Amino acid sequence: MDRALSLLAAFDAGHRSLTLGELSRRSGIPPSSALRLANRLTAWGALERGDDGRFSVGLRLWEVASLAPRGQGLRQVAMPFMGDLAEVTRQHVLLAVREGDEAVLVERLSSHHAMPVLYRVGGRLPLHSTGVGLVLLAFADPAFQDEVLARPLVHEPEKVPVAPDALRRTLAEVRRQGMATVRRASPAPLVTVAAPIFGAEHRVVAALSVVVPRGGAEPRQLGPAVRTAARSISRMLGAH
Amino acid sequence: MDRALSLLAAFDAGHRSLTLGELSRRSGIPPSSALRLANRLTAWGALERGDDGRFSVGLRLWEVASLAPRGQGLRQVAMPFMGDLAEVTRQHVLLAVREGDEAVLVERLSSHHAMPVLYRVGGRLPLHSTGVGLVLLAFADPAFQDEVLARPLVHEPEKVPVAPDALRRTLAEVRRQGMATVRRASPAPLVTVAAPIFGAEHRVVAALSVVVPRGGAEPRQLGPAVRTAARSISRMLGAH
DNA sequence: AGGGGCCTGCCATTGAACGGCACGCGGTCT
DNA sequence: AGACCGCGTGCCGTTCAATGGCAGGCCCCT
Repeated sequence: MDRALSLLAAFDAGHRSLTLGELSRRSGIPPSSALRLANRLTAWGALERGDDGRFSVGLRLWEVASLAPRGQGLRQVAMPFMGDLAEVTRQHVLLAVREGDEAVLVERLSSHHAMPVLYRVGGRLPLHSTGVGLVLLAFADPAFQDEVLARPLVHEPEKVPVAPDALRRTLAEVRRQGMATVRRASPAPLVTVAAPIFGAEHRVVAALSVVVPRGGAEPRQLGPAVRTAARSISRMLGAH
Repeated sequence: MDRALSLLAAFDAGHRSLTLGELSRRSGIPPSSALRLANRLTAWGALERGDDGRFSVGLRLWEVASLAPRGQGLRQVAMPFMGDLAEVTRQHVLLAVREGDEAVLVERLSSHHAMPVLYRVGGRLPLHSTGVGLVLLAFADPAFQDEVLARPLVHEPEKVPVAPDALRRTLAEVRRQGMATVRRASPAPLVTVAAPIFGAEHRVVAALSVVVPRGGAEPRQLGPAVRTAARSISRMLGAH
């Protein structure tokens, strides 16, 4: 059964459809077994098979996955507020949660004429070099923070090493301000403002951010807007 | 392994988190086996377990499901155009695909101050009494249409029987016009305009619609707007 | 105190998953 | 033309991991 899961894990952003052979090789399962498993997954709807014989992830799986509280569930309550932010900023609005030592992008609203796109919905972001990541890290369990800080880290697109002390100060600052502000030059000069979203028991369950081009209109107003939206979402989630 | 899938199938919109006992009963799997399977699914990330011991669908599963071409894949290319429509209409914009004899709602953009909500993203809609459903049915394989028409059908919220002949004429009209217009009084007086989205090989792969309150602003302009957006999306999908 | 769910770990049995193998097919290189 | 390679598929005897009954522990309600 783990083998069935490893078949699913064989798919990634760059490989959304696979032949049986690829499926077999990428999952490390002999072709005959891979076929048997894939057929059963297809019968259930977890996989689909195109006219060309290629396998891809099935809609049925997408349906049950849409019941994930931290995925669609979170998105559902956040969406209207994200929509408001998107309409005002006309750039990118991001919603992410922490999964292990990375952030997973749960939703991204991007205007038609927004900056070049950085991350994909359903994809992962580094915790230490993105706005939402810094927020999630800053408000995470201290033990987990130490664990991350102990690792060698590099800023993501540029591959510049991260100084642990500097990161630690950044995290403290994020906690103090209740938001993170990040300026980068990665694809284009941009500034990100991110704020935490609280669930029950005052735990941070997600992070919300806007990404706008540097030099764009409002530098200072962004903070309050994002924090307000984040608080509204928190309230909907039952934060005390 | 089918048993693992039936565990996943135990979740639905009304049961997004389940105790082990519920999981066991709803899937028909003895508790001890259900626990073992659920634990392995949890280890992989297909399920998550809250502090209260309840199981829910995991983010990891949501991640791989986001690779589904007919789910997130479709949504990804459609989103910007749906956003434009939403900004103009300020009501609901729906994107759905056909799965078996129902439609699955892949995305819904709803303004903050829109009408009461009808369907949930990830949920299912009847083919014969919704705008997107009629479009998907009208452009489906004729054999499949006959099969649906042979069944006893009722309009959905009202439980009024559907006359097969009338439906057949409606479908012909939808094909002729290249769009469906539906007026209903279900939750509130509303009008839906839906148009087909084509993929490669000129096959209809999805349907796009807007739902606005009856008596609202533009009755006639809606058609061209929806059809234009649908064509734009079709082009992005590689429709010849 | 008693009773009933609920969750969990153990363990001997058995039935289903496993993967090597061979076949048929289509495309490419020699 | 021929040979070859990769791919997808079905078969089948072996085996090992999944199975579920059982009992124990916990908590809540009566």
